[in-house]
Amino acid sequence: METAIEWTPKARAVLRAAGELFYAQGIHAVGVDTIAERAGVTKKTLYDRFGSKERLVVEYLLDRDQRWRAFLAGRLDATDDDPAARLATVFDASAAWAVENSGKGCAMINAHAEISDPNHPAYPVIVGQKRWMIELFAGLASAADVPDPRGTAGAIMLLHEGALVTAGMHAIDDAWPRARDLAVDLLRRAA
Amino acid sequence: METAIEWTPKARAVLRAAGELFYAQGIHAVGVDTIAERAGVTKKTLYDRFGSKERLVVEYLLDRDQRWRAFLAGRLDATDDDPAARLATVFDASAAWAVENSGKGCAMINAHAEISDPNHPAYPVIVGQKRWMIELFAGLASAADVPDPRGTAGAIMLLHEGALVTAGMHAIDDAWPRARDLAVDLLRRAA
DNA sequence: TTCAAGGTATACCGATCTGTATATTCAAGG
DNA sequence: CCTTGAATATACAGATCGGTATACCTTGAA
Repeated sequence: METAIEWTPKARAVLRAAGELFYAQGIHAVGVDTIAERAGVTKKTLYDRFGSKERLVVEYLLDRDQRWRAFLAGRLDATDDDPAARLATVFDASAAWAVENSGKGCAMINAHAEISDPNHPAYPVIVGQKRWMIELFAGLASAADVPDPRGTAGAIMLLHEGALVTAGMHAIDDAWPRARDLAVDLLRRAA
Repeated sequence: METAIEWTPKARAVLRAAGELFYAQGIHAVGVDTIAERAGVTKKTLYDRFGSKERLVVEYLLDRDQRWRAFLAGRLDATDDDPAARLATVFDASAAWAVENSGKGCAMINAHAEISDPNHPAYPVIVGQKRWMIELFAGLASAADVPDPRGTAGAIMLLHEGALVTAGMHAIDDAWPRARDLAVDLLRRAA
């Protein structure tokens, strides 16, 4: 976290525009001029708020990560304490989140495909979300009294990421419900 | 297949250079000048052989798809007829293919992240490989006398793509062996 | 021997890229 | 009232983008 960003209304408009464009077309494919134009803002304002495109990319991923976690938290709050039910809720939330974003797949995975340098400041954000998801699954596995929670979490993660990418590419039409049922089944059997 | 490409030695050098660069850094991040330079070729030669960068991208993906299928076929030829054993071979082949490509994940998935237009000529190549993989799994499921081969193939595909992406991001360290065991288990239990 | 083909070298085109400079407007706060 | 800051408009810089043009060289086959 180098220097904090002044979150003026225009800064928010820039982030929103950048988010839509980056997600829909890819990071390298979108120029700052296009972002500024869509946000109804001058390029100078964009650079006054974010300093560089790279920083804007990081903020885009941070924002998306945070919004996803809030979205998921809302769904989990409305679910009872049964670990299997909560696990099903996670997969259903991912499915709902995917359609809400017109199904271009996972923003983190897509960004990872475009960023080659592991020292890029966006890297920790990307792998951070994936690690956080594994921890979430591990917590559910622990609550279900599974012998090897981290191992079970890894298996569930495979199904989750698999659904993410196959649904994003429309390779499997019922990817999400299928992945959910398999994950719940896997959790039950591991207990 | 618009017009055929003259596969001169230099054309092959261009394709090899483009493949390495596209895979390592992403398609939009690599310019034609860089490709020509690495291939030891003038830009004119590149355009004489491929006509456009877009065409070069398509050829890159086609080549990768074909090399992967040949690689897998070689491994499957050395495996007996037991469907479970062949399924394990597929996952082991994917794991070996992944490390051989220094683990930047799946070229098709990565390309899909950068190509927004569904009318892009690379699209059929990308989804074609995924569809082909599902068909492969469905064939194995049929050979194992599974009641719902296509459903089982979808489930296996989830594990396969999940391993592809998590291993490519180094989110799960033993992704491939774990995915293989789960897939084999799934096939056995479905029979 | 001529001629076509694959290649090199080099220069250029217009567009777009990230990022900066300058000068101006407008609203809120001490 | 006057200053500060967030914004505007516009122009520009230097690099790189995909792609083309021109002239020349070399090699193998008719």
